[in-house]
Amino acid sequence: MSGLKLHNTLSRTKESFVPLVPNHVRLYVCGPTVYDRAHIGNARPVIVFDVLVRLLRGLYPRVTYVRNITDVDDKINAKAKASGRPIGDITEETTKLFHEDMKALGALPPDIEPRATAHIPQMIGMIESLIGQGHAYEAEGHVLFAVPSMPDYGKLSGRSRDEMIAGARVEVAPYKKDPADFVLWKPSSPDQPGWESPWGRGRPGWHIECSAMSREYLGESFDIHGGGQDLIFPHHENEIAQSECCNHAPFARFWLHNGFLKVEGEKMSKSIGNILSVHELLGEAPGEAIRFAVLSAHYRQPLDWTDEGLKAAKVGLDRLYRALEAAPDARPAPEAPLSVRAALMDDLNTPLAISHLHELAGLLNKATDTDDKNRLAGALLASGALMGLLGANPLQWKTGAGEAGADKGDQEIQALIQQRQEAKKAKNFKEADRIRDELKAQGVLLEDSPAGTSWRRA
RNA sequence: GGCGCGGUGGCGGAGUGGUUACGCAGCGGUCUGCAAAACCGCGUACGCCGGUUCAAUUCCGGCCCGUGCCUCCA
Repeated sequence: MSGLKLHNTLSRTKESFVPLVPNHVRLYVCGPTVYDRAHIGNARPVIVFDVLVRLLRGLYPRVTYVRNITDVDDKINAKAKASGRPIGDITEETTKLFHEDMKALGALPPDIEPRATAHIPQMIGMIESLIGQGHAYEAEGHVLFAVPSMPDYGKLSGRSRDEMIAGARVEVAPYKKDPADFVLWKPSSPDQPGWESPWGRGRPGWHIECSAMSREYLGESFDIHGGGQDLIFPHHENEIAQSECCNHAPFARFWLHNGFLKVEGEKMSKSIGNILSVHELLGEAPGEAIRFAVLSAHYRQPLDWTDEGLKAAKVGLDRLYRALEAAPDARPAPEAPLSVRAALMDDLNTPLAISHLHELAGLLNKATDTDDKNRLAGALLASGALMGLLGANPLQWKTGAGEAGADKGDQEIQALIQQRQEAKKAKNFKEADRIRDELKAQGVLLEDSPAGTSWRRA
């Protein structure tokens, strides 16, 4: 009993988390479809579940974190057709860029990152089993899951089959026996990627890959399945249907879903043209500030992504790092303070945890004794680490060292600071202030102290 | 039409049946050549209307507004 509580979409309530196998937590998170660079909406689940995994690793001796790569999909096919590039090139490059972007956001890689195209035989095996058990049928080269064959279909999204049919937007393909049936396997034309199967050359439907790969690496029943809120229906609902009908075992026990984000008050969409890529944002702010901004709202709440919010995140981190400057030799404490752990264990309340970070920074700023400073800084560092924050060197943080293009000009800044020191020594304050204003106009802020003058970037 | 989520001080954003969230911004002060940073002080917020209660922002009901999903969008 760890005290961890998580909101389970299945029950729509917060539940105490206990792993199925003591001391081994198994979780699966839906990863990206690799057809385009990750946008900030893709980054939210990666960051949120990264915090969850960090927390779980501190609570349990063993954690297996699986996050898939979807590298067979009609959006990929469309992109290949439009660009004339081979599919393998597109998926490989996009995967590489995804890894780079997520690393820049401080997200640790998952333990296992299976690719859909490497698990086609497992998918075919599951589909055959479903057909054999009367849960699926072949029609015009397609294989469809027979939704009426599963009495409790709809338990995750909370909708009955009738309600779904009542939805006006359902387009019923002629080969479906029931309007709610969904595709497990579909035929490929010669120009589309395809694999030989008992039903001819074709490719998998969207949902079956997660059922097959989670079973491969985590077993029939495991602890946590996560993803964006939009995946609740149909993706996760259909995963449950496939897995439970095939395996006759409960699938994931806890379902976690992060809320959506908007951009400057508007829905992020291609038609509005306001899709913000992580890559683009990394040009405006450090990855850690982007991460901090994401964690500033609770993961289940909607998050309105704004330029102002990103700047505020940077300022918030500035304050925390500045506090750490007072204890340059501090090492992270073995464990984060109870206040921070308790906040995170209460369904990942990162905004509350961040408020405790600020409280620690305030105490650290007030501390005069070196031991107190080291102790508080150690607590702050351990707390930050739990959320993937505050891992940088405080002095490098303030000068923006390591960021693109940030290092050039450092020499000039030092030279101007030296000139100003001389002016100050000569009591020529007018000249000293002029230099300070000149640097300020370049986004360089000076701070005098008994130890000398230091500078930071705004 | 169906299912769901949300409306908190200037802004962001937690939380709670009665006592400070926290951060940013703002105002006053300490410090400083002046600043910056830091520290100290200052804000009587909880969509509307009813109900329950000694007491509701927090529970219940209704309403208004915003918003997400409803077959491949995280």
